Amino acid sequence: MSSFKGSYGYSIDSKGRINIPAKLRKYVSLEANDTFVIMRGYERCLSVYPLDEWNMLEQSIRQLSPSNPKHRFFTRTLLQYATESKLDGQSRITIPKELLQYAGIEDQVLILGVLERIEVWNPKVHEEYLQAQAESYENVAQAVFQK
Amino acid sequence: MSSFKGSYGYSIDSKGRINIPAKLRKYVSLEANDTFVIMRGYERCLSVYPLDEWNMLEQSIRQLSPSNPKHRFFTRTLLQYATESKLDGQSRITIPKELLQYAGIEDQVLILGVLERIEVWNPKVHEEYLQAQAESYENVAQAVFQK
DNA sequence: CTTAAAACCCACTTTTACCCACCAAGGAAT
DNA sequence: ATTCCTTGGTGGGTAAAAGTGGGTTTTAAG
Repeated sequence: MSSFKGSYGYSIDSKGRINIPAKLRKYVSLEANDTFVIMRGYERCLSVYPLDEWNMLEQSIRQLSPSNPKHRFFTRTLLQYATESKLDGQSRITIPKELLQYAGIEDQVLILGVLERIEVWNPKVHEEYLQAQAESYENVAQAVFQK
Repeated sequence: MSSFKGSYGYSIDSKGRINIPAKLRKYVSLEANDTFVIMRGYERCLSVYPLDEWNMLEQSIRQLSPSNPKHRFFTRTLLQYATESKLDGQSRITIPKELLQYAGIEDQVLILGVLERIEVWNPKVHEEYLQAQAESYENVAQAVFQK
């Protein structure tokens, strides 16, 4: 099980390739076979799953009923923008243009480790996201994480 | 087991041939023998199954009771427009005119990978489909995919 | 026998993946 | 502290693969 953490400022080149930070790569299990699945995330970022983590997600999707219109809509929409990408010799993955467009990514990216997935943001979008939060981190923490 | 994903904008030529995207082809098992079964899908698109996946579907259909009128209707209608097609040298399948007409496909297609099947849409019809959804993707996701 | 449609083959263009090379940063040894 | 060496990040060229279009032969149908 992956355990990604940390944030990393990286660049993306003209071919749409981004490096996976070495510190995150360390946590990718061998079963992932250097392969990642990239998809739309919530809030205009991209979610990147190592293949083994993705497979668990896929299992849940397969449970859904094909004859249920809502389930169909969900499945199609989720899968529509999901792409597989394998690390190249330089430990980079290539991200399709549509996904870059969705996340508004141009030449710089912010990479976040979020336990089982990696998120890729346009740094500006991420900052706006933080500022758009009505409640403070401390308040939300109290509500969400009661112990 | 197939695991199709992603969306692809392709063209269809005057002979009714469409290319199967390489990224989807990778997931077609050898047992399928380069053969696909094309049929009417839900919501005015076409469903394309590799032969091995189709066989599993066929098994389920065989379970239905021939003495039940509803089952008969379902089985007949499903099979009526199902066609087999084998890849040509350029990894394309030929789609019968009736099916193209059903899906309203002219010269451009949107190909979706949906795990065990491949869907072929007229891009415009697909867009209308998305816009016709009453609920947003995020809401449906939350409802369907609770964790 | 004629004609149309399907299967097959060939050729061109674009995109992708693979390879190589460079630069910067960090750590180790002198 | 200085130098060397390794690891990590970035950029670009090239060969191979993928996508597209069209012509020709074969088969089947009228």
